[in-house]
Amino acid sequence: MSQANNPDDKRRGRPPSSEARERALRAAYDLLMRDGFGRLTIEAVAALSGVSKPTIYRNWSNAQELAMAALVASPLTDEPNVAGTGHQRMTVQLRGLVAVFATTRGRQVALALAAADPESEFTKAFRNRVILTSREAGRDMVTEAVAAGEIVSPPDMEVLLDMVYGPVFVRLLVGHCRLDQGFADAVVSTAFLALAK
Amino acid sequence: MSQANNPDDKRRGRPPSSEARERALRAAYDLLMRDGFGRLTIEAVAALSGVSKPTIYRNWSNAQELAMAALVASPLTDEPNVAGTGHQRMTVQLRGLVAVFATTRGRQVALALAAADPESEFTKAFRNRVILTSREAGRDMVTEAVAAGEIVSPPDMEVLLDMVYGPVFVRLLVGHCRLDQGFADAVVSTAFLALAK
DNA sequence: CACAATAAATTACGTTACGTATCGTAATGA
DNA sequence: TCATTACGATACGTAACGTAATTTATTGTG
Repeated sequence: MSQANNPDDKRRGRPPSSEARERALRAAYDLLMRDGFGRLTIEAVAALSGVSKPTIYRNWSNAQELAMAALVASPLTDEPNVAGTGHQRMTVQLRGLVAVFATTRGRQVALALAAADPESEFTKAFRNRVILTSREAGRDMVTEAVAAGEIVSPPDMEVLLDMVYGPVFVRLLVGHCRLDQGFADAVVSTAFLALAK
Repeated sequence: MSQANNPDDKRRGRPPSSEARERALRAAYDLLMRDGFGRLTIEAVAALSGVSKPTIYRNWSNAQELAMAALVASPLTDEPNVAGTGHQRMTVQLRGLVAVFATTRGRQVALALAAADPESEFTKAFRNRVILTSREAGRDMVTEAVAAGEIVSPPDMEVLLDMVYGPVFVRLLVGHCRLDQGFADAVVSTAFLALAK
């Protein structure tokens, strides 16, 4: 185990092994996909990755943080910037979001987000990365659609965004209704109904 | 420890003690309010209530079930049936819901719902009791408002309901924005905008 | 009034995972 | 070479899990 990590790091001793971190993240990710968020343990990650427990604890303070780190290691969505009206573009986006959250990974992301301490710095970073990315893209779409004269400005932008993205999260966690493409279409249609001129 | 439980129960031996159940539920509830859902342990409930672990396990198969049982022991909301337009009535309802979820208990309910296995029978019962009560009331309000000619019929009722009640849940869990009365007003206003004639 | 049946309390047990401490080894800069 | 830092291995004490064994309490039945 070795490797240069950050070449322009002038500190004294043995540098932290980025390889150890990556192996732990990979093992955590695999275990998350296999057993789910609730059963992810540091010991299992250590056993599977070959990274020692103390090293894992040096990098993440608990299993939740490790899980979140593993889940954001690769971007969750692509946020394709297609052309079209605001309505069309947001439909494409929400369909993509629904597709992602229909996967095992999406489900684990939602669970991690729901279970984590909302005040923790790690959770905030995770939230920004996972949720607010789509949310900000959605905000831009609405703003542009308003500028293009397609719709009127929403009475409360934050609330509107919650009304669009919140239901995805809720259906996933609560599981009372199906989460499919038709759902995505209906959400966006209803939202744009509210903003019709 | 004793008491008649179900007087018309003709089984042979010593009857299950409803008092033991109630003491356990009470202790679980108190611990939930004090320490939160994530830290509720069977051992702590046993210690606090004086009910033995085996007895607790006879009544609930794990801490999550016990937590859910403790949280639904008393009704979460009152669902006041006030007069007024659909818009007004739904605003009152959602304000009430926001107020409830702003309490410690409401927060723990949301956490329990998010963390529980969505397929478990216990979770389904909990969900029906907690979420679907408000949801059904909301459905009735919309239906009545349509009948009264206040609004048009929503393109997808289930989606509309998720767009109204989902954001409450999400703001509570994700914590990215405030959850207050103005929020409730804005959600209902936006929803009714979508249904304006 | 025994007696069978059921449930509760008590106690103990084996297991898992936690998070940390210690120690020897490996890798880097001074 | 030496100080420094991170790593792996190991071990530890703690917490909580869920279950089993035993005794005691409370009921209906013969």
